[in-house]
Amino acid sequence: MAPGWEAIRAEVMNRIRSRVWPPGGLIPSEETLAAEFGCARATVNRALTELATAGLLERKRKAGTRVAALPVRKATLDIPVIRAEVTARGQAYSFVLMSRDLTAPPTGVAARLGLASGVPLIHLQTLHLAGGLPQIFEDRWLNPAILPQHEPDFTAISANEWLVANIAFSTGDIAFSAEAASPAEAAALSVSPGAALFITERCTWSAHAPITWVRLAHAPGYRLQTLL
Amino acid sequence: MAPGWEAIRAEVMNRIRSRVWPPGGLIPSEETLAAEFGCARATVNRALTELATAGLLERKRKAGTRVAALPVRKATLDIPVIRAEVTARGQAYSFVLMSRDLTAPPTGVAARLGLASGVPLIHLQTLHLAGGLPQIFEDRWLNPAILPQHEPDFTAISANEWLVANIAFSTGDIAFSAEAASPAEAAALSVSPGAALFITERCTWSAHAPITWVRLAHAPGYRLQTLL
DNA sequence: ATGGCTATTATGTCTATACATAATGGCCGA
DNA sequence: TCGGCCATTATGTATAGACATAATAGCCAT
Repeated sequence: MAPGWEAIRAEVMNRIRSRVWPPGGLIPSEETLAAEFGCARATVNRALTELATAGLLERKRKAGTRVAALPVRKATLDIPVIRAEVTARGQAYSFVLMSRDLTAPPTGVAARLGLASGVPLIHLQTLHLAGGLPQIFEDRWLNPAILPQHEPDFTAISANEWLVANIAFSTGDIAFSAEAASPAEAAALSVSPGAALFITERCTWSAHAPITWVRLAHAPGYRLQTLL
Repeated sequence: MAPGWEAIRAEVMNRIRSRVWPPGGLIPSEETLAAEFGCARATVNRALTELATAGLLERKRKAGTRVAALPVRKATLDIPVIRAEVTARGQAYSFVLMSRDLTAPPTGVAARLGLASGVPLIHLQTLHLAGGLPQIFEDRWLNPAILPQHEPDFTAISANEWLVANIAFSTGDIAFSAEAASPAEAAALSVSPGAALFITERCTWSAHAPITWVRLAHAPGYRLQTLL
């Protein structure tokens, strides 16, 4: 007679799906539901809060809780470290640092990082391989101000892994798109120029300084997948 | 003296970022932290539970809570209804149903929906336009068993919108990839064949029956974007 | 009418306590 | 030494009660 919060979440989801509580409709108050289910209000709250963060319910103080009219589905993606992604598939991971220099980035990159254009950044181009085959071409701009005195040896540890292990991260954004392979990318990934590549573009900041901008061009066949 | 759970979450994040608690390291128990912060254990629990679902912490009974060694970042994407996405950009939305028939789907589609190949499904091809320009080419297979007696008029309401408004949904998955435009897609979106297109592929089931498989080919320039 | 104040109400959060559950580590016996 | 049982321990969940906060709805005075 005292269902757990997961049971309540399931029951509420049923009532939403079966339209006992129609989209946009107001559902009973936490107290009412607690009485109905025979549990404490906190338990109902736990369940409803979860469903609200999942986008199925909209809650407002005093106004009550209503079923979301347009259920904007939220999918959560895992953004793994490349090495982990490759080894999880049972393939051998390796990478090659193809170039490293210190120059001013394109204005687009500087702008997205919030830096004045003209400020020199470390530019790294890395090819990531899975089982010896090219998998991802990485184009990275890195703020030298966040590095220690002795710059890490990025031929030994990939910039990605060094950063996740050593740099405090606070915010960032990520974007996915499809683009035709540039000649450089085509050569690195051994595909024909113009091939459709899946692109991941990421930008990260620590509390005060920009850290890095990175663009990953995935070899054809790459799929980013998740459950709804 | 009694910080809220959000304050505690922030403080814990600080200690993780500043490496007071290093990656892979064990952090103090809930009780210890509650004593330190001067609040109840439930409050600490609320904060740590959140950080665990966000992927920053790993918690195991008895073993305690440790900072995630490989912080698999989780990005949450909003999957909006196409109309909402377009009108949110201030553009006029419209769509054209280009074809509708009832045939057996390709084996790949049948397999992903968990149907025997040979079962006929409704096949809809729709072009979505934003401000009169082609935006998304939709290729959808729909299980007729889940439709009411009178099939909705999919020239008047898009299948997508009819489904979110009328069909109970339980599980599904979604995948993103990049593919070269097929001749049909190229013609519909008025791009050259072979152009790099961003592809969204979605599969949904209700409690017992498969609902639909849909593939969206986005016009060049499309970006799927989110905060980390 | 209309503007602003106030009482009401549902959610948001916190506390203290209790018991459940999972996993570890050590004890004990074969 | 090895295996299995059990106590310990940290998290997971539930409880009743309390106060905070936001937003509505109605009232009142202009």
